[in-house]
Amino acid sequence: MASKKRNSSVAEQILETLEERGYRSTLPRRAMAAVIGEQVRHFTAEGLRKQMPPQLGRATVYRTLKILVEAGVLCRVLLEHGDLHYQLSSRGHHHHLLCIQCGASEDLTGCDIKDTLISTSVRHGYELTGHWLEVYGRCRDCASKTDTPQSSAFLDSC
Amino acid sequence: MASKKRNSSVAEQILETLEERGYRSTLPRRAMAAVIGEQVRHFTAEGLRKQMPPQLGRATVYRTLKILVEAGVLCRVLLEHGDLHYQLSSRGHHHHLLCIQCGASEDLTGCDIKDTLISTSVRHGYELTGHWLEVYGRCRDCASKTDTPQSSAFLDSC
DNA sequence: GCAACCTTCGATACTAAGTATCAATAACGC
DNA sequence: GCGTTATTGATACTTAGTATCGAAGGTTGC
Repeated sequence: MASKKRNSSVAEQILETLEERGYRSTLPRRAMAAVIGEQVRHFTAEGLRKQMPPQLGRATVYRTLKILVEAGVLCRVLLEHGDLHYQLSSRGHHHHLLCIQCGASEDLTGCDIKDTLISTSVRHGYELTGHWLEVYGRCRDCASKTDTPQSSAFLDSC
Repeated sequence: MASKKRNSSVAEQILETLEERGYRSTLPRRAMAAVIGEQVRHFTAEGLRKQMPPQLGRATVYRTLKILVEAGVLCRVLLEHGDLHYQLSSRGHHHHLLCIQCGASEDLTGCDIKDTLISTSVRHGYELTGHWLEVYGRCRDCASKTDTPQSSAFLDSC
């Protein structure tokens, strides 16, 4: 989450961000902020809805998620097989390092591949405007729990 | 597409690949191979279906697309705002350079970011297993057609 | 060339993600 | 506390994709 707003919970930070942007603090939004604040992994829209009071409408969940993505509170992460999930976001441009086993994720806030991408684009005659990068792996915990795979396995991914 | 099979159309190459994998050559598959061979841009499942004879069932379109992705004939590309499309694929690991204006795309078959990703993963205690990268920009044609944007605009994306 | 087998098809129904519409309601600003 | 306006929840619709299942069609063996 943000760098300021140190002394408040994630839920409070979400609501503050919405208010800063001129959105009203409503009961459904407070409920969603609370539930989103509790998420430890990336989640889907439907998964979130199942954790919400049943009278909270489906449209409200999707609407609020959309607002939160636009506000930079949430971002969408692409899982290996093409599913898009949501998760709390580092603001600004960043990438994700996702554990394919437990679903843990870490934000990669430094973008090391910029120079490579610029030169690649130029080589193809393109003017670079953006990119999307997701990195998959096994986190330390998961890697140590399973039999060590052949150490060169990751080379296949390139 | 593949490196061999030089003297045949894309549609024929698709059917050959399916046969190599033990899939039968049926009328619906031949129809789909023909239409896919004509695509010049990435496409959606529904977009493809609208180009097929109406009696061809929806399930058949999705089933066949799935088979073709698994066979490496097609790959899925992630557009900037999270839509997943299909397109004819370079076999093996590759990335895409997509024009956000006209939808043109080029395959990036050399993966220049491997070393960077390995060291990033190691730094986070992860064992790298894969990654997904899409690069967006404006192709030469589109860039020359529109007013030249401030030359440093692309820097914002990193 | 035909029968039998097994794959594939098309219809249907269902889940999930997401958008659009609209009348009812609840925030907020004064 | 009241009016304005944003927001809600219901509903319906679109797109994407999977599951099921009886019917149809391709392939193989004789």
